[in-house]
Amino acid sequence: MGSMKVHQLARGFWEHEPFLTLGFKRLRPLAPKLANTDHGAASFDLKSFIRPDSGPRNLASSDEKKDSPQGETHPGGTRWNPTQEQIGILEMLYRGGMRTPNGQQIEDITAQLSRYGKIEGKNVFYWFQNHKARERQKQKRNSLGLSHSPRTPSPVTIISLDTRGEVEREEDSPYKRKCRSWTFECLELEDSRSCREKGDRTLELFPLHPEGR
Amino acid sequence: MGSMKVHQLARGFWEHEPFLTLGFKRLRPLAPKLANTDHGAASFDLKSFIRPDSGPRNLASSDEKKDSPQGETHPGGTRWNPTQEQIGILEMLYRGGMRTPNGQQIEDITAQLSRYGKIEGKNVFYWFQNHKARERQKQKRNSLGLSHSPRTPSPVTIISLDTRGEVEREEDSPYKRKCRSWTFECLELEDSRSCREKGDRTLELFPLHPEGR
DNA sequence: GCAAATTAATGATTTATTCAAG
DNA sequence: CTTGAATAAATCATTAATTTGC
Repeated sequence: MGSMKVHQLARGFWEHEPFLTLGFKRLRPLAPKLANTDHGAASFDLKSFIRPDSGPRNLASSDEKKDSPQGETHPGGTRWNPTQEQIGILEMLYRGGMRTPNGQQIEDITAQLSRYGKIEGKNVFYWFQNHKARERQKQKRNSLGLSHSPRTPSPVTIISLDTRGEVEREEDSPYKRKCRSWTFECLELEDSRSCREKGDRTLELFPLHPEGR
Repeated sequence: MGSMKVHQLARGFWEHEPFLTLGFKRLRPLAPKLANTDHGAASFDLKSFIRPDSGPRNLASSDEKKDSPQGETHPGGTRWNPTQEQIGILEMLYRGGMRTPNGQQIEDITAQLSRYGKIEGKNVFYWFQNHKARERQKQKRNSLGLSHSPRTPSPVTIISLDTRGEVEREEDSPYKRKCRSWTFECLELEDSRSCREKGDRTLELFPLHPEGR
């Protein structure tokens, strides 16, 4: 095939458009780790991917940040907080054997779960990923110090479902090679989160009323 | 606040709709492993997703699909085959320092690269993932047995770009904890991919060009 | 009894591994 | 073999539980 990685690249690419116009700020002379202040690493000039609206993580002005946060619809800033109904359905599906739903399935599930609260496809995806991983991890942990009658954690007992009392090994066939196909949508981003990692954080003093859901 | 993980779960979930109508074929009375022929494990009604069997490296060119449309624009069955222009741009961005573009960036890049050939957001995403990982891997390999006249992979020398002669450590600050936010779109799915060696395929026949957007 | 401080869970990302197409 | 695609493992980050000090 004469692949030859020549990469001849006619220099005509950039004639088309400004494209992303990186700033090429050049990395600091020598920043081995300096993990802190990492926002410097992203010092591009990528046109306008950062909306003018997304201020530098400190929308202190006119804290219109929604006044009825919890309860129902996490107003676009927080992470998904599943309701019992959602959890219940997801767990049932999991117990039913679903381990890595494909795109269509995620879509359907999301559509249904959205009836009980705000949710996105990625939440469903992540949930299955995490749940599976953690079940496995838990199982492994049990296998190590197993002197413990398999308690059959039985997350919920939603429906009789007749689980036959025997825990269904779940048997996660490793690497099933699915063919999911999804696209990235990239909603908002930047900000709304705060990397509190180092002392850099912006003085976490938000009361955060944990009104029980 | 007596929460206590009760998982009360009102049982009114299913009154709403048929939902996914899982078959709930009920697990076999006792199917501990049966790793093989596991399509029993997935006895859902949810559109079969994958067949058992893991025909290992058989690669016996069984001429898969009749009309191999691998000509140029993978009509929707093959994997992305980047063009030189696309690779060039991506590599430049990479060299520029971009390591994990966020949603918006992926969107922009995809939009631009689509001028040179069919491409989706996930391709861009994967490219960066793979490229980063493999660069790192390559680097590590070199550091270990560096008596192996390095091929100087030097992917390309696209543009002078003035790299200051000094290789920019790349500085892959581990775990940068960005805040990407993307959603799954789940375009087409269900096969349309090869998944060869499977006869059961439901013979989906909706072309459904993914591109869109 | 509350509210801050601490811990436990778990949602969201990134990295490492693996499979498979060309 | 190279590399796109996909999954699993590791880890970060945030929210809910819980504990603790008034």
